[in-house]
Amino acid sequence: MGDKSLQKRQYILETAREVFMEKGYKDVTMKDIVDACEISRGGLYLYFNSTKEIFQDVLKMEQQETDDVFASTIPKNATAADILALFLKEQKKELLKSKKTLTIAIYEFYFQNKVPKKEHLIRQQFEGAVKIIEQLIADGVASGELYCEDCLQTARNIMFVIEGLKISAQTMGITEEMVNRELLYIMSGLVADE
Amino acid sequence: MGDKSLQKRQYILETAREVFMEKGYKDVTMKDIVDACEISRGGLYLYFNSTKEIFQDVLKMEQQETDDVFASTIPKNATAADILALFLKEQKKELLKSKKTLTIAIYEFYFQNKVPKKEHLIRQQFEGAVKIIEQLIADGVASGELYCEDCLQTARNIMFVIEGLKISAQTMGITEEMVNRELLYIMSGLVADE
Amino acid sequence: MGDKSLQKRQYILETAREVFMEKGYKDVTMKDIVDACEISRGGLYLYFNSTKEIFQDVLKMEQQETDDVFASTIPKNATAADILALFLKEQKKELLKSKKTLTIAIYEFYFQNKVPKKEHLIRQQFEGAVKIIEQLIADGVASGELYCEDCLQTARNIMFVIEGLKISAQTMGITEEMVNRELLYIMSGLVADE
Amino acid sequence: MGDKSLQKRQYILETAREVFMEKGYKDVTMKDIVDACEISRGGLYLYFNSTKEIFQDVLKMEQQETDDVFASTIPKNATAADILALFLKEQKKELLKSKKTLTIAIYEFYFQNKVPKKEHLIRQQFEGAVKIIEQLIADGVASGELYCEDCLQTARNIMFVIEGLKISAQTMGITEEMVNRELLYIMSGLVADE
DNA sequence: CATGAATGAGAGTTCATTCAT
DNA sequence: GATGAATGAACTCTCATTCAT
Repeated sequence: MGDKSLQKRQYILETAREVFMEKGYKDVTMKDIVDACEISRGGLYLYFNSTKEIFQDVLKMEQQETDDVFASTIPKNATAADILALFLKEQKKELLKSKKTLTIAIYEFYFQNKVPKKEHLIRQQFEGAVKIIEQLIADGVASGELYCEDCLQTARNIMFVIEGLKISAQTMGITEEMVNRELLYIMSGLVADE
Repeated sequence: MGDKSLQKRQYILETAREVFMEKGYKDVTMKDIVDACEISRGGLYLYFNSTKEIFQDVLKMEQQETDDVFASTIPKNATAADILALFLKEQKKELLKSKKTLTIAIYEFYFQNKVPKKEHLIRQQFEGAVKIIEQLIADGVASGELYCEDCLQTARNIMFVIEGLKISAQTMGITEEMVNRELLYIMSGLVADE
Repeated sequence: MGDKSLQKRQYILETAREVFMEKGYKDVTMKDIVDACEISRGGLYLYFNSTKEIFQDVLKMEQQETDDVFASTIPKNATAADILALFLKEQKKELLKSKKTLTIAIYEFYFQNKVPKKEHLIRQQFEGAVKIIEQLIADGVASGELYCEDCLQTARNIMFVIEGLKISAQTMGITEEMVNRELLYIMSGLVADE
Repeated sequence: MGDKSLQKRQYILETAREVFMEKGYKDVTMKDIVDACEISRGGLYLYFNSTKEIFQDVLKMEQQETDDVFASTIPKNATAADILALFLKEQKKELLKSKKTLTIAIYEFYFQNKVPKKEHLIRQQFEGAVKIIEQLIADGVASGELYCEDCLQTARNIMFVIEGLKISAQTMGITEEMVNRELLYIMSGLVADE
């Protein structure tokens, strides 16, 4: 597959991504993607054999971008507590844009496909986030900004709350106020009180 | 609809429930239910017009039962902390039986169908649980068993953690140990320390 | 499947038979049969799941009819040699109608599907024919009409010649004269020459 | 078409031959041949426009080789009966290797394509074989080795038996014993008895 | 009420064939 | 000559939904 092909492959993935954001995972058909890409039926099959394959590649693409984006938004000289707050703010932003998101597609995908740990992007993302938070809290504690007895467990707890907010946003719906309250509650438990 | 009809309706709902536990919501076809019920295609349409309709009725049925079950397991003379622990234990049991559960079906249903608040069973269930927990904590605080500054917010937080665990169980998978850790963390924050 | 269904099933088989005679086995698609039967796509699938299934049932149907037909054409008081001649004449008739025949379809089917002996209709038909011929020759020898040293082997040989003629008819083409010559050659080897 | 082209053409034919032996004629697609040859789709079309064209050229190639091979295996000083036996033995070998053979492909091809006599390789091959056998028998009769009343008709008969065995091998399957019996039966009718 | 045959839309998939490079 | 991306037709198969009985 030459250079041009790679470009087209990329184009398909980006277009498909929009489709998955629109319709979730399970409802997306090869035809949906063909139509969105404005290519021929057979043309799509040159690059991918199923929506599953496409979605997995969309996820990979997605992950790389996400990593990059977050890293680039961290200002220099930020304290641990700053970064943590930044992280939570980022999560909040994600939580509230319920439409332009792959969240539902991702959930639907993993409902259907039980993936081994090593290839489990969502799990890896979750665990990665836990580690980062743990480290941030530890740094904050070291610098006296934060107070915490069990950094790892607290990090885990934060992530589960975020997961809970995320799924709730897609099922019952949540308001910005609700998110604020939760994040505040989390932070308030961490800030060294006097 | 006569007596017999009601019985058959009930039979269909119970059988369909099994199907939804098996296959989630989106993958279930009218044919699946017809086959499971061993009735005729047309027969099913006499009672329900779509899987959506069936699922909604399954949910209603489900909710009534759940309420009854929980109420019946509370022992007399139980303290607030006892009941709270019991509640969490019940949640844990639910979390860990990943297969015989409507969880995935429910999520898939609400991904697809944005339901107004009033009819939103999941939301109602969530909010009901928050209220119960809030009351329990309040009782616990009153009796000196527990310590808590903002009972309502704490109750909300607990429920979001549980939601986070629930969705994680269905996507990345969780172990009993993980659940234990989280629940312990929650309780430890509540128990009046010294 | 009720009475009516059986009738329709039969109708489909008879129509499909025509299609197989027209196009052989491999080229026939479910759509061809759907079109020939003037039923809906899905309608056909109510009765059969593949052309293979249909063809096998056509063959079964065919065989029953063939057996009946031959039996009914044997006149009373016929001598063994008469019946043998009749049999060969019957074969000749089959050989020469190259179009209105399932021959090609049958060959194509068995090229593709290696069937176990017990279900192998063609083999059974072949072996059945060998036995009948053997018996006829034996009777003929007993009555002094025919002469033959090894009835079984002669019967086999006759059947292989007929098979040879049959396939030749469908590949290179044969004339009536060629068939006559072969059958005459066979019979001349059998008639007791004073 | 230059020298190189001829070589490539030859390469394609030889590779395609393997494919036809593997899959018969009808099931072979241009893609199959492209894949087997490891050339580009367009590349194949530079040399051939259809599987039909390819197969016809494979057949031509095949025939030349076959002729050469048989001629080269005849020992000097062989008697007519010897050569005849050798010929039959050769046929037997062909009959029994059911897989590495173009037999099915050839049959399928001629089922589909009614070719005029002059270009009909199979017919020519059949008739050529008849002539050779006729001559051999005539020679054998002349030298007293064999006995036969109508050499031509006997030769034809032999060839039809072989055709019968050939098609039977591909449909119902035959054992070596069956072939031996038939060939023995043929020869025994020829050997001058007493 | 209940049945199940029938329809037709639509998804998946594969290839022959073309054509710009 | 050679490549391989692209197209679109054709097939298989599955269901939601209807309707005569």
